[in-house]
Amino acid sequence: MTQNPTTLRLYDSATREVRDFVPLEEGRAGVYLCGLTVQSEPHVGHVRSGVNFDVLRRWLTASGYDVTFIRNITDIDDKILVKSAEQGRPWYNLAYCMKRELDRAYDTLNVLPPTYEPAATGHIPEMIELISRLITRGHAYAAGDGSGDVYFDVSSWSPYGELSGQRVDEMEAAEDADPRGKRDPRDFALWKGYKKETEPATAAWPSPWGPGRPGWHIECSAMALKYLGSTFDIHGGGVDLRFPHHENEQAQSRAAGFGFASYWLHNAWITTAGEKMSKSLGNSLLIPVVLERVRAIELRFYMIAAHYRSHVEFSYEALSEAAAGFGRIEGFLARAGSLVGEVPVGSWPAAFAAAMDDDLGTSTAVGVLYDAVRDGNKAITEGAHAEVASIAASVRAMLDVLGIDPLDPHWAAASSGSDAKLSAAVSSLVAGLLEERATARAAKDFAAADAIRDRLKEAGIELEDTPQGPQWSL
RNA sequence: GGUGGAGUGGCCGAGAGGCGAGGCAACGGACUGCAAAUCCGUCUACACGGGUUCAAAUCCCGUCUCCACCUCCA
Repeated sequence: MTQNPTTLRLYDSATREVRDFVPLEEGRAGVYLCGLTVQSEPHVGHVRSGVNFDVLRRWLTASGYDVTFIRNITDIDDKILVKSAEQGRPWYNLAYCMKRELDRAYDTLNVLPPTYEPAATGHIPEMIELISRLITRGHAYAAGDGSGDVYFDVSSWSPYGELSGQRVDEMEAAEDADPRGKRDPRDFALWKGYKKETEPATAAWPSPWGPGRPGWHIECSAMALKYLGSTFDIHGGGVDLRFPHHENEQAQSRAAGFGFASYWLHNAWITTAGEKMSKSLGNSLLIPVVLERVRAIELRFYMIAAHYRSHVEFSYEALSEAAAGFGRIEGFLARAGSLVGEVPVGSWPAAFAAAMDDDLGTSTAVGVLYDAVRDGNKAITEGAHAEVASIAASVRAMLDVLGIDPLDPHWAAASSGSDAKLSAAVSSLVAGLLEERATARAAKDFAAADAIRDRLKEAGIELEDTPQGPQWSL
């Protein structure tokens, strides 16, 4: 409890404690996030880390850091090869198509593009160099069985297990796993020799150990080191990656003589029916399917309302509640806008910064946001224009950091855009009906007035009578 | 077996020794022709059993339940 309350504190999975964030270089932050293996369409669970780390990135930027944010794409692996073979298309075709789906999902959810988005297949030389370095240093060996595989020698690296808290001798060895050319079952593949009977020739690259392809773990090490340097600030990913993926990444990177990541951040899962999504049917939770039920901004709000380290049990009920809650915020901004005109992005309150600095306490931050909305709504009823303008600007600042400002061009474009003609037509029709209703109300013919309101409601248009006259929304 | 985490009001979800986070829903009130929206109020919760303390949802011991990882799953 002696931490400086004005600086960012993050929970570091490696040390299992909340620590002050001290960047290697003043004013700069390097972040590497393990992206996805592009082997299937993304579901809600897949994009959580993208959204969570997008918030980290935005908060670092908002706090004045010059952020280099790397999120990789694993575009070659066993599953991609198996699935593409089943589907009768080249592996790179599947990978590319799924990568585009993923891009679309990220963009839909307003996840900013990373500074660089390296693909594994574009960095084979860097991986080969790293593997060679490990062999030279005595931490890796080419298998003696002629397979062309190269393995990391876990026994040669005594800190192995330090990241995940695993004790090497307590680990449960995979029962029926094929040890292949491993000296120890815990050794992991750095390079996988080409299997010409089962794999396409396009999935093999030349190397000093014969044709083959990289192992999963070495990809991230090579790309992180290339774009962020031998030592960098933050490495992130889902909790499942902590072991073995991140443990292995750290082991091989440090065994190669690099400092690697200073902080390890892991986001928790979104599950369905108590199960991880990849195990369950999953199809119902693909991003486009979910977006038939709620808007993307509401889905993002739902993911942000829970802390990134809290496990979330996905349900449409909870999602609708979140959407309803978000409507309150949007309603305030809309009313504030019609009262005081265009609202700029202002500055966030200290309580918001304190919440965000405390290991990205987005839940608490959302609480601060709602406090502001309530005060803002009060100011609206009191007609306190200056106060409304100031609170609305502050609300926008908070929403902006969270990536859910409905007035941001990103979201505004999604809701209006090409439908401009249509909405102009609708608005003229509604205006006509509102005029009729106003006449009826003036004549105290409330039955007729209510009939018009009901008809509009059936058409999906909600009416609100405000001191400034009736307002309608879809 | 090992490692990490969780159990909070009708629901979602923060907090982590002492001033009732917040949201959704419900109910009451104000406002409204009636609504809607908004504001005010009500609903005083922390898996269970012990313990420490002036004070425990929060710390300690024990129990139960659940989840993740130890298989190239975010």
